[in-house]
Amino acid sequence: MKYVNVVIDNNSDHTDNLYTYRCDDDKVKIGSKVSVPFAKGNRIRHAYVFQVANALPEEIKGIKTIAAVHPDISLSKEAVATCIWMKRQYLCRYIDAVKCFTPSGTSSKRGKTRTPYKEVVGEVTGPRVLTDEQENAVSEIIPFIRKQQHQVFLIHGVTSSGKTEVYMNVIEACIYNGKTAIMLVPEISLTSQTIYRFIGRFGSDKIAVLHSRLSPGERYDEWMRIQKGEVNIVIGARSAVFAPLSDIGVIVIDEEHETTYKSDMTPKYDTTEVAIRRAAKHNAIVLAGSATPSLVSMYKAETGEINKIVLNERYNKTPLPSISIIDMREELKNGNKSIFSVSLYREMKKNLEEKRQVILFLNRRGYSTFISCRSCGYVMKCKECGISYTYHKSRNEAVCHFCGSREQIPAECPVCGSRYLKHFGTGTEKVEEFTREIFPEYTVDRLDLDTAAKKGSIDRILNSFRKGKTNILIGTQLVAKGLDFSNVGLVGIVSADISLNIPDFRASERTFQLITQAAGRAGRGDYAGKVLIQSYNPEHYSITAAANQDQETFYRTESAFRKQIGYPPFSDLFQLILSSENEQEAYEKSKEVALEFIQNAGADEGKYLIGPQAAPMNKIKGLYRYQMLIKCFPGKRKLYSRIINDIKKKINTDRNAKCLISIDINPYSFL
DNA sequence: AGCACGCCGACT
DNA sequence: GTCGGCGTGCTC
Repeated sequence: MKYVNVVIDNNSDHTDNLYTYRCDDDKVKIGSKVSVPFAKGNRIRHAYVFQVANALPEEIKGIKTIAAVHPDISLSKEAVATCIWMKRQYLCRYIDAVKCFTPSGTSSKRGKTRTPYKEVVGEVTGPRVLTDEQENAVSEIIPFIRKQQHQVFLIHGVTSSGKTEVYMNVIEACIYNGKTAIMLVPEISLTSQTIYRFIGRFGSDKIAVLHSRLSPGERYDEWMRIQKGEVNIVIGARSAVFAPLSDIGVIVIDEEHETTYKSDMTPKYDTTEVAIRRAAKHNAIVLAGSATPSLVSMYKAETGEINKIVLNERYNKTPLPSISIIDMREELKNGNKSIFSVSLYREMKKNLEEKRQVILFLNRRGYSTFISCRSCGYVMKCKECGISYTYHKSRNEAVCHFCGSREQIPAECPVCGSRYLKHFGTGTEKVEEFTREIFPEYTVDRLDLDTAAKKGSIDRILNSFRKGKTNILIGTQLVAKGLDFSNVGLVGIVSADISLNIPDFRASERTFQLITQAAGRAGRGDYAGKVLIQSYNPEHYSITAAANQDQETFYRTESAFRKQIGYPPFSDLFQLILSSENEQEAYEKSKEVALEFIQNAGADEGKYLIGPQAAPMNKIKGLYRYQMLIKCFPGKRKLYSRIINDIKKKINTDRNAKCLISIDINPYSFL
């Protein structure tokens, strides 16, 4: 007779405990999926075994027996250990972590395997000859694979330095040594390009794909292929870090700095942290690559916690583009109120005439950023979220970029009745319209979330640009993401200020990264290319450092700033959001939480608590939100986690309060 | 969460 | 009398 502790698949904080059952099935082991009778009605529920014992330390009254063991799905011992770690690390429930490791779909009734990419034929290139730099990088990493010694490497390589080639060589070495690999990309839209290259190199039968946009069926089948050991490479977006591979040799995180690696849904995990945790358990390597690494990774490399490898040469020795900043305040003074500065217009004209392509980058979709009454100052806002609507001209609607709700635009101001309801500010749609007006003889295309919504349209837009059919491509950060174009003479950053003005301590970091990445699209053939940055804050260090291509100065300045205010990487930031239909309740409850934290952590810790205050996005889907931030300095994590977890459990299991608390540790968005 | 138990109001 | 309202307690 055995006894097992299980996690019940029940979506509640009340039942987020281990429950003990009797079991006489010998097949049961840590990680097994089982069915158990639960609660009063003894309804059968799914559960996952976290512990197995031959005897009980003390008697438990009313102990029940496991109803069934499911042999097809089980977690590895390492997965179970990682779930326990995730609960501690992200203050989620056990079951939230378990769900990351298990497929939601079921096996196909018709018995045929659903593959999401069967029609993909790989680009057959074979191994390229490595540059000396790439060769050195690979040979620095491979000994640790042979020794099976866990190490983390940050590959800091300029755009177009051939990081992917390094990844592929390391992965090849892993497979040669009988190990497996996970290749993570920041965005689902980029998986197809990676799959294409990897299938060409490694063949399709040993590769699986995992990301959240697969159908549950596809996901299930891919998951099964991986668990059965039929594949040795898994490619995917952040959720692929949970791939049920055994014998992991390397986990690659491409474009490591991308914010998509932080989950914004429960559990709010950080992909790089999970990757390092899993890799350590597998004695595996982590490769985190970027042209603009996150400050967190740069700091870890500096303190020696992780290794850093630098790639300075661009493949084919393409010269870096020349970058200049345009002070838009001067343009305004000189009477130019248009979107384009005089120099941007001139450069566009020159490049187009010389048959080179132009990319215009603006990190904001839609036509206008807000709709306002010129007579009384009324601004149209989303009724659910309270943020101003963006005007979308193509559908003549006001769209909320947070919750997606839409509204017709009234002919008259709902407050004062005047007919002067106008829209202001600039989005990609307006840039597109204006560009078509002043360059009617050239083809213009736009790539943003709106034009990319239809399946396959990203590939269509990018292909037509790559083939040279499009002369000018306007886009949001979608165009700045690691795409290779060879004939781009000019990259215009229409407004560098947008990312700078968001309420986030990472605003400078993101601005620097966006400009550097966008600039990296220019000059990829033999032509150096030019980058023009338009800004109303031309002296800001994130903009000047990006323009001077001076990463060193940027990281030093930003690091000093973060240290001074005690933000990551010098602390962990706990974000607590209390939401309720009743604004008063959300506010009072958050005051209570603040008080309770200080009571438990010690009065001295009060200075590390900011708020509570109305959250920047103070109303979402009808819920009022109050937030507080707690800076957690080294050595305090355990204490803070325990206190905040207790608070969370108390609030979220209180039926009388219609108030919920959500916790995000080191959040990537403060909206 | 989800379900049973339990104690008060208005119904054939 | 009893059907059903939802407050309360508990889940190995």
